[in-house]
Amino acid sequence: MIALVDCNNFYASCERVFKPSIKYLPVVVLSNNDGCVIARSNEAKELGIKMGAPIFQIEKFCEQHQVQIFSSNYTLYGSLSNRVMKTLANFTPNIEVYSIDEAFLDMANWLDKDLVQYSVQIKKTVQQHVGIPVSIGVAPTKTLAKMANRYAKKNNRVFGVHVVQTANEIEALLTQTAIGDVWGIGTQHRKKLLLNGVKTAADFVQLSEEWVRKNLTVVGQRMLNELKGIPSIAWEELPPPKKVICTSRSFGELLTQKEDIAQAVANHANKCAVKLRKQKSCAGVVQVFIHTNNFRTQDKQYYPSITIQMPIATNSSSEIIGYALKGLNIIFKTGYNYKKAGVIVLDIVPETQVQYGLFDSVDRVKDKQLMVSYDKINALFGTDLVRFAAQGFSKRWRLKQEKLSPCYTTRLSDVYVIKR
DNA sequence: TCTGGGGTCCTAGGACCC
DNA sequence: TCTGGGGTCCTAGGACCC
Repeated sequence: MIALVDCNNFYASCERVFKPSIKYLPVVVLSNNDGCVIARSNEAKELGIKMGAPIFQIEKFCEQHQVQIFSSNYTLYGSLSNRVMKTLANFTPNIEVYSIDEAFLDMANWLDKDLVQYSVQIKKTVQQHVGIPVSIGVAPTKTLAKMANRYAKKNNRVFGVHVVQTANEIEALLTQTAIGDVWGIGTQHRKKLLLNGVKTAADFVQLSEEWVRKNLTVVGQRMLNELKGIPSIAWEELPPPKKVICTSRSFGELLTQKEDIAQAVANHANKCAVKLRKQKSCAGVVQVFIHTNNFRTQDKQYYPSITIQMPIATNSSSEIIGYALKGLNIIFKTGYNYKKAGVIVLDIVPETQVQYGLFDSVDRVKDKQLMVSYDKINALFGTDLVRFAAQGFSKRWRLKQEKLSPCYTTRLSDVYVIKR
């Protein structure tokens, strides 16, 4: 049996942990640049605020209904996520952290227990230790556990737990789940299935394997098995190293000058290098792209990108910044209003398997030492205290974050002071 | 004025090889 | 007149997820 533990309205719940005064008020969290709604408390959902709604369209409505609006604070959410996962890890040796707010727990060791009781205990412990409400679904496969979790969230808000074990329980769950709500069915597959009369998960499991294979590829075939109670999705305790790493952002304002965009690109390139070093990998290829804003129909549009093969795979910030800026130089054209820039690194290999070149002119030993020190210092201070010249200090490209909450758990000056 | 960011997996089709 | 067969690798694009 597998449990899926999912934090309820995670970002919105995080904002409440250190601000109990908004516990019963509707809360929404915005995407980067304060663009659109990406998380909502139950109260906000009940008001009819839609996922992805652009905030400028609903600002007035929010004011009327006392909706508490926050810029996204990933430092805070990441930190609280770690606390949740640590708490969960105390319950089972086998945990797969699936995303920032979800984890699968292997329940094989607890089959002699009452799984409902045990799940309620897990939920209470997370609430007590971290202050985040979770829902728990328990079932024989990951896909069914997801489904059970969804059911718990919807129908059992008090205990937030749903366990399906017997064939009858599974059957009942499948019957009550609309096809579009199955994990792995998006809008396109949903459309196709509805056209073929498949309305629920129960209808789906009646389909022939051939039909599913032909229309939904092997991915659909796996889903079919999972829904029938046959585990077909691998268990991954350690996240596999990333094959592609991307860092991109919209700018806080439209930019026209190459110098401003170059600073953004340098920052993104550095972030990619940091991510590479963190997973002990090197990349052989860098891509750079810039975008105009396609919502502005009055503007000329331009979406260039460039792929650069580096002579030797690397994770050095200075090298990757250098190549990224070279790329920008080639694709940048004046006369456009740019909205976004990004850097992607790919052809990723483990640090230990880099092919060195005969005519390499870079002092890699020295560079490596520099990067180690760089990472150490910035890890110590928890910010990017040390910076590369190309990153600059311009604020022009930076995010709009007008409603940012404090970093209660990661920045000393933001920690709560309790008066005695 | 204002519309997110970062990933994965799969397939089809072309290039290329023997 | 006739124009193989089997394979790999790579890329772009589609679909999905949180």
